Amino acid sequence: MEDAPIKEHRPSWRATRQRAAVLRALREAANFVSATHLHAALTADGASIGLTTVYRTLRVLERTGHVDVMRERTGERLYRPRPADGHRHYLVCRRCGDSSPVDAESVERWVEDLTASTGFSAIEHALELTGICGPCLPGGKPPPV
Amino acid sequence: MEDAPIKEHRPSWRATRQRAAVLRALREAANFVSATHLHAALTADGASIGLTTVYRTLRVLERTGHVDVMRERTGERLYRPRPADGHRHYLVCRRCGDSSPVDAESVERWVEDLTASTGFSAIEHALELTGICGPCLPGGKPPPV
DNA sequence: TTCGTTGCAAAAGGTTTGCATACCA
DNA sequence: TGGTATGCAAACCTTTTGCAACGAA
Repeated sequence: MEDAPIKEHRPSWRATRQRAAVLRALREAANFVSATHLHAALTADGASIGLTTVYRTLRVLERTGHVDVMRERTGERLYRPRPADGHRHYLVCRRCGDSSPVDAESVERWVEDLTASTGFSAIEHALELTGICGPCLPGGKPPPV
Repeated sequence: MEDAPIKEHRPSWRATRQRAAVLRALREAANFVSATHLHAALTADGASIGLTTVYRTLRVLERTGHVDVMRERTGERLYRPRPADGHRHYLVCRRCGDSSPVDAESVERWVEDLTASTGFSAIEHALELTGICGPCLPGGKPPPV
């Protein structure tokens, strides 16, 4: 995120105050956040930006591969800046929302093999993992409050 | 689907004309279908049923594990009767919508191991696979019309 | 008779779009 | 200056809910 200059051909990326703000807020929120959440945070910080612009900016970032997208159970889209080394999967805590990247190398390989074994091509995958993290476990470490 | 009697304790399942119709339509549609689609098919078949009832029935079937749910890119929920042998993952063609179950045993095991290696518990996973199936491939078998 | 179920209309929620205005390059 | 980007309001879509009427057990 912080090192990948955003420059595309299709719709030219024009640097604006609003887009800079979205990028900053996205970077500050380490975890997955919703467009609404992002907009609220920006507004609270005194930034002047429309919700529409947040949505549009996130859509561009999604298309250009600068954010990973995950879906809430409700269908709400959640965004998280993508690490420089590319594609990742995350394990998200259903209690506190914390997310941590997981090493899904074996799954990636398994998906690649699918092309050969199924006759399907251009296979895309979405793997969403949720659980209860250690600190949030009732019997585990100190429970939240 | 055809062999698992639907009987739950929490809200008792009461057999009605509408629910029977949903189950029938769901069985007839081999692939993933949306609630709207299902409702349209039912209405076209002359069945009298409200869209609300379709949604409510599908929700019950989802809770009782009788259908698998997948999300469209748009966020729309798609339902498919679950095979008797339980949990499955599917590879769906982005062109024609056909879906075929895949053997994801290795992924299942990988997910199980996650509990030990991450400290997360009660891990749930959603794996969604899409691609272009053989018959739909431009250069492959006869393209669709 | 009882209580789960239905269906309509309306609400809810998140996301997108129309269009006039503002602004970067 | 020209073409993007912005922002408001309104449109869209899918899904849920309130509530009175219905019907299976």
